[in-house]
Amino acid sequence: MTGSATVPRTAEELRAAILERYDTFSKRLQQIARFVLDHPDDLALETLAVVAERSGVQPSAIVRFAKALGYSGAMPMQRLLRDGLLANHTALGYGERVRQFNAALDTQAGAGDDGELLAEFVDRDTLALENLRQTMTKAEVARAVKLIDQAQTLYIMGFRRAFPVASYLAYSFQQVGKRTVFVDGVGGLTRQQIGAIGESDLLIAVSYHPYAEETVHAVEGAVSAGAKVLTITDSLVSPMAKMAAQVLQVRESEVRGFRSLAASLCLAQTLVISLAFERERAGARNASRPRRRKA
Amino acid sequence: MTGSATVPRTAEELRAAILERYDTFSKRLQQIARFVLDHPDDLALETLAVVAERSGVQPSAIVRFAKALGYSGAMPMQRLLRDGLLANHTALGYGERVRQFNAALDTQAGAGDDGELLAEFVDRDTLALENLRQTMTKAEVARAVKLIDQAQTLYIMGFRRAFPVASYLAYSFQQVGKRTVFVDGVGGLTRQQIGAIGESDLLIAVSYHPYAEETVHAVEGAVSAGAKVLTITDSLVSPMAKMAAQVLQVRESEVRGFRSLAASLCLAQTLVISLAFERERAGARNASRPRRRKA
DNA sequence: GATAGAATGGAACGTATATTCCACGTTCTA
DNA sequence: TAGAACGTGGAATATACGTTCCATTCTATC
Repeated sequence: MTGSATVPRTAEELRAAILERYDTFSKRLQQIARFVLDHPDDLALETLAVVAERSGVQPSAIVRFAKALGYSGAMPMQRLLRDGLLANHTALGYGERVRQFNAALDTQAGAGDDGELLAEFVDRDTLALENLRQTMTKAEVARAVKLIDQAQTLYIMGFRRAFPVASYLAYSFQQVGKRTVFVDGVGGLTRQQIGAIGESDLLIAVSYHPYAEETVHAVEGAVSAGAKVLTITDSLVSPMAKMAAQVLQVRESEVRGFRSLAASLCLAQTLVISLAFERERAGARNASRPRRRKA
Repeated sequence: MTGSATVPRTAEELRAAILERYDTFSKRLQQIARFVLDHPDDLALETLAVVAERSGVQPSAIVRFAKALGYSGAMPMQRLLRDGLLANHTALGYGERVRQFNAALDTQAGAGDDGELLAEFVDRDTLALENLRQTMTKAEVARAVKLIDQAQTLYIMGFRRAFPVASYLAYSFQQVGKRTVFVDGVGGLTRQQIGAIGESDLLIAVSYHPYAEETVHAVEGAVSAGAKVLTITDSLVSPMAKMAAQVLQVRESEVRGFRSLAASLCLAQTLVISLAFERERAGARNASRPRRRKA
């Protein structure tokens, strides 16, 4: 059953072999191949049953996968990955000292070197996320979710820097079955897109300083049409804040003039999934279809 | 059974507990204690039988040792060390901590998710960011920035879930003065938007599983037109990976089918600002206007 | 030096795990 | 469209593992 003359003997060889033979695999085998490439640690450390459940396949399929690569079973492949893991770990330092090494690494971030730029952004975004956790209360999130849930139709808008957040919200809310209109302003049709908003609808407006004119006007229009407004913004005194039924304030990290969106997207994700849970809990209607875990 | 009131809950606590109680142990137990302190990785990764053989004791003695420390058996202690091992090697700890997170989420699924959801997403995204720092090398970023810098015109595309990332990239690159075309697919004009791509141009394609057809086709078209392709994706075997001049792999956190974008956006931000620095360093031309460094 | 108590080694046990096997479903081919 | 080859899911099986138990050995105390 060995499909190849040579069996991979190191973690790197295994990786290369999978990439090389990926196209010849069946659909399910490709699924496993992706999981192995993307989460090698899981396969190395967890039991087959856990790996199977996590990757959404049967344990037997994993054994088949290993055999397709020339091993006698799944276990030799696991051992390979495990050994590689240990080798990497010990290469970094001796057991206990690795922790100190990491601690030292954490403290030195912040210097202006170009090579460490990624590390710096990671730190900043991490801080922004931590700040979000501390400042955003459960009550605020719960209230926002309630507003969203009660809305007949959801209108979402956000331009310029806020556009990625708005598009993420629009896409995700549609995914969970919420009736959503994405006001993207294509063709200068912003007014028309939002024109039909009514009393039972909700506008989610995402906007950061300097606040886009179109968004401010749209909020005004929505309020005068009797609709409620939920604002995700960076300041409680932003032009939208006074008109909004609720303001979710997000403080993003800023590095040399460029602001991140990590905290905003984390909040957006929370809103979407909280809504999905809320609906699920409310008693699974036919209309709503929150994602279920695979059986 | 439990020799002490408190049972060590982390690798560090375990280490401290062993040191503290070392003198009270019997000869054989001291032998095991030394082995655990000197070779924690072995105990974490190997089976009990292997550890026993390697340390020159009986498996039952190791179980006794664990019980002397207050555990119900050797396995809980092993898990502790394994978790600690992974925590040091954060790129690996990602998988394990996600597992714990999933376990916690499963136990309270349906009812207990009152409002801690935000905190959990913060954790998730923080982990994803940390993982990004560990796995993405400077060389990879530098090479990507070089590709971007050398491109005459930048084409950026990404649909569905990747759309927020693509729109962020497009917006930001335009902000730093890079000639950029955002292939947004409005009006079904994807082909036309990307039709003019040439040999000296670069296409940045953002795509996650399941990969949007339009993006795959666009990458094919770009390659056959002689353009280079930079892919930001979640798997090295994604349809675009083979055709791309470079692949930047990003592992995002995932909850019940909903993936975050925190890591992707952090990477995107890094690329943009790295480009700005690169240009600034190259000798501030008139055309380019990168943001100034902080005062 | 004798005896009580603890500690130890190794076999026996139950459990959890990887693997195998087969009926069923799916996808090409004639 | 019918048939065959292949792929797949899940139960059945064999194996390996952690744990327990008890006879024996060691150690401390009188």
